[in-house]
Order: sequence, then structure tokens, then C-alpha cells
Amino acid sequence: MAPTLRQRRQEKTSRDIRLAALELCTTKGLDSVTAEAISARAGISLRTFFNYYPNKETAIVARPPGFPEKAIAAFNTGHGSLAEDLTDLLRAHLALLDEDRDIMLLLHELLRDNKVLRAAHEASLKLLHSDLADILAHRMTGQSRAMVDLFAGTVLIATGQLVQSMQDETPLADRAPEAWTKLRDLADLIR
Amino acid sequence: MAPTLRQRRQEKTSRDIRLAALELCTTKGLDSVTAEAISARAGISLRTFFNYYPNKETAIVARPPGFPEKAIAAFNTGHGSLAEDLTDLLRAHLALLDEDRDIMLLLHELLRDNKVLRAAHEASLKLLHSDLADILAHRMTGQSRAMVDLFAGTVLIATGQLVQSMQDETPLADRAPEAWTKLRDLADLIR
DNA sequence: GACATGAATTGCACGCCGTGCAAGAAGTGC
DNA sequence: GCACTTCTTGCACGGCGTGCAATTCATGTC
Repeated sequence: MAPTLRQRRQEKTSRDIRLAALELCTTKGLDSVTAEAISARAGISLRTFFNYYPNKETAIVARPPGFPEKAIAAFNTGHGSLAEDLTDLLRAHLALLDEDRDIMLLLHELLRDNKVLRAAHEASLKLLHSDLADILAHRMTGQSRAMVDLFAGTVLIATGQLVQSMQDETPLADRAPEAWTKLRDLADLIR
Repeated sequence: MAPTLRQRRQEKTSRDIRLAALELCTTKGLDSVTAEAISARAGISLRTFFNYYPNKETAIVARPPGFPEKAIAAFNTGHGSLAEDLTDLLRAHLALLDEDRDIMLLLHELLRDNKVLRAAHEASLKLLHSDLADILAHRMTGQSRAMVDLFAGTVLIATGQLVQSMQDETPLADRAPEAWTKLRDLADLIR
């Protein structure tokens, strides 16, 4: 299914807007960047900007890459331990982040400085949370939904801490096992 | 230190605004309630509204009650197990929520329906998170800050699940031990 | 009780946000 | 090339949030 011209144009505009937003923000800070300025730089009208994104923040934060279909399938049918298969799942996710390493680092800066942006980011992490909980539910049939949620949340905090330290040269994907190590340590702490 | 007239008036206006906001929202929904309408109902000018709250959302969500000083001190000097002392700390926190039970239930409704409100709520929970992490750090001197954060986050998720089920008649404070039970179960799950 | 002082309230003006609508431009399928 | 859908754009509008300066009001002092 080759992408039609329309689709390609949309992809491009969407990317153009994001780039324009990021460029402007890194130099002037989000607060003093107006949606109008972003639109102008992206070469579209203000009205079109709001056709693509509901506000400045989401243009910058966007939807984070989730878990690849293939990795989900592998996890569902996986025959390793929960620890092993989950680590593989996280690895696939982190690999996607590695692909956009430069953008991520840039974003990381912006998130540190701007409150509204952090809120938008939190919101998108919430989506990840329920995605992960849904996935985990397949392998944790004996557990209550609340427990699955708690588990998913904890996993995401641990994973988030990895992303926090993205300055390290090592690709995040290679560090996936650290997440589980953290969880083990946490479990030790609780008991 | 008797509160001066000025202070009492401020307290009152602050409460008036919150009440006006809650009342209007429950009948018409946050989206169709303007800051101007809230101000009018609270008997103040629009400009004054923004002197008290930076936006509609925070007027409704406000700052959640944190951990009482006394409980923090008791936790710091506590000689029970971490589990016991932490449960006491959570109990003190949940007791504050019980005091505002009616408002909490109302808020719970609103949070379910409104996205922006949820974001504001998340943000205020973030403050709780770092509060708790700071407190825990005193009793977890052997641990890295990351581990303390992870632990605090997990505790808060578990506690949040309790709050979710506030419809139950039982006061939240009495159910504090359930939080630790959840954590034990989680730890079992991980190992 | 009058008065000086500093803080809170208010109105006004302004720029930005985000949306509904309708006209026009552009791609798609035949 | 011709109908069709879809995307873009301009326009108008209401709401948000802030800076500023005028005014009102609590407070402490004499």
C-alpha cells in the first residue's frame, strides 16, 4: 500500500511543524514562541496549524513511540520468564527512542525548563501506561486489573529513569535489563 | 497567632471561589463554565480571580493535602518497621482526604470527565511525589535517590488506587494497610 | 479617632489561544 | 477532463491570562 500523495504531504507538513516548533523553542523558549510564529516558519497558515495539533505543546511533545506490534506479539506468545519477555518488550520500545536520540535529548532540555510542556508529556505517558497495562494483562491473567496497573506503573517509572539518563552514550535498548534490576531491588526493599 | 482580618478575608474568598467553581462545574461541566462566570458567582471581579488562581483548573483541583508535620516527625523518629511507620504516615495523609470526603467524591466525578482537569491533578500529584520521596529519603539512607523515587512512586500508585475506590463507606485512613498489602503482592510478582 | 502606609481589588487594554464556518484550492477516481 | 472529496485558508469571535495604574481597605502609630 504505497502512500498516496495526500498522505505524503500530510506527513511532511506534520514534520515541518514539529521541526519549526522545536527550532524556535530551543532558541527562544516555548513561552515566547507563538503558534503563529511556528506556522509562519513551517510555511502554513495559523488555522492549518490547529488542524494538525490542538496546541503548541502537543506539536512539540507529540505522541511518543509506543510498543511495536511485533514486540507485543512476541511478548504475548513468549515462553521465557516474565522478566525476560518483558525486558525484550522494553528493549523494542527503547530502541524506538534511540532512533530519535537527538530529538529526545532536545526534548529533555525543554521538559526540564517548561511546566506546561511537562504536563503535556505526563499526559502522553499516561497513554503509554494504559497501553502497557493492556499488554501485560495478557500474561498476568491471574492478577486483578489494579495489580496489573500497579505493576505497569512501576515498570514505567523504572523505564523512565533510564530515559532520564539518556546522556550516556550507551543506547537505551542495551540498557533494558537495568529496568528489571531496579524492579528486583525494589522488591527486595519491600520485603 | 490569631489570623488577622486580612488573612481571614483571603481564606474566605479563596474558598468562595473554589465553591463557586465546583458548583458551576457539576451542573454545567467545566468546558462551558468561564472564569468570568465563576468570578461573578463568587462575588469578585475577573481580575481578582486570576490573583487567586492561575486558571480555572487549579481553582478546582487546588493543592491536595500533603503529609502532616506531626506524622512526618513520627515517621522520621519511628522505630517500627518501614512497613509499619509508612502505613502510619499514609494513614495520616488519608485522614486528611477523609475530612473532605464530599469534595473528593465530587472532584472524582469531574476528573473522570475532563482531560484538562486530569492534567492539573497529575501535576499536583507530582508535588506529592517529591514530598514523599524527600520524606522517605530520611529512612532510606542506604538507597540511591533513584530507588527512593521509584519506591515513592510505587507507593503513590498503590495509595491512589485506594482513593479511586473512595465510594466505599470505610474511611480511607482505616484502609491504609491495604496499600502495603498491594506492595507485598507486587514484590511477590516481581520475584 | 485621624493619618500614613502598604496590601488587595478592580477596570482597562492588550495579545494570544482555539474553534466554527464558508469559500476556494488541490488531490483523487472515473 | 469532470465530478468528488478532502485539505487549506481567512475571518470572526469568545475566552484566557497579564501588565498597569487607580482606588479601596486593613493595619499600626500617634
